[in-house]
Amino acid sequence: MAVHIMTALAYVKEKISSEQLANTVNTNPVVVRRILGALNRAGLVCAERGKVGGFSLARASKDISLLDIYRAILAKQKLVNLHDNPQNRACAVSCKVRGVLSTHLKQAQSAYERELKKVALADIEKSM
Amino acid sequence: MAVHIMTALAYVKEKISSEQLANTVNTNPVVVRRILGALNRAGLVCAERGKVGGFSLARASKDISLLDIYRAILAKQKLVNLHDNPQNRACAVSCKVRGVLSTHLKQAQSAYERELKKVALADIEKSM
DNA sequence: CAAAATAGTAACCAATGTGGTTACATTAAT
DNA sequence: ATTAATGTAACCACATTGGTTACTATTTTG
Repeated sequence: MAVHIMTALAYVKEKISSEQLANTVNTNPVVVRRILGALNRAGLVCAERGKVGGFSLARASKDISLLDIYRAILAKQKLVNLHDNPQNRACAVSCKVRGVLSTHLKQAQSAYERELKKVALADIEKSM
Repeated sequence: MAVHIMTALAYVKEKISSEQLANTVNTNPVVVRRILGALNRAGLVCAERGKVGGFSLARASKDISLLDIYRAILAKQKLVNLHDNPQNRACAVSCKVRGVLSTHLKQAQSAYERELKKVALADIEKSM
């Protein structure tokens, strides 16, 4: 939904309300504003309050990547997580698996993020 | 948890019960058996019933990758999903974003899976 | 053949996360 | 002062997940 919203902002190049954005996503304005809140905190959009308020991109769509949007929304979530059951101190596997697996998952996560970084919002906008 | 279990199976090279596996993961045997069920259906482990039953790897740990385990457990889930709200036919963005974004997400997903494929269970086992 | 120990699975619960909704406070233009 | 917008809290419905209990099916062993 965040990418959908950002694409809409890039596509219509003017200020637009959460009401109108909700219309393209087919959901509730509050849901849209929640997402826009995260995008705003990440510095990707500008929000203006009051009558004739609305949202717009904070910078050119060629300078915004899918990774920027991904991070704004899923800031501290990982794609795949380790289980968090307590260790069994008597078991070498139990004590060490998490650490080892963690490094491999980070590798994969980085590869995923590198791909997202390659795609600019402008690329998506062009396909509309 | 699945990787933890598979590592344990690789580490002790003999048949082992869900009770013992639950002990290293620090959870319930039923939870372990649920995961082992998926791993079994994916052909990664062998299960034996009855007294002296238990589980063992179906093939050498060097021939099992993290991707195999990932697919066994998260078979049809994607790392990141498209929203599934209905389209707004009157809006070009609403109609086209999903398709465009989908191809980029598949690229990233593939990159993630390529990294998982590089890691063999044997690599993890060696670090124990 | 009976007992014991194991896998397989259904059913339920608690906790969590997500999206939708209502309601209201805050802000700014008119 | 009115109007129209953002910002957010509160609540609900729903799905997912891991844990738990309880049971059946299977296999070995005394």
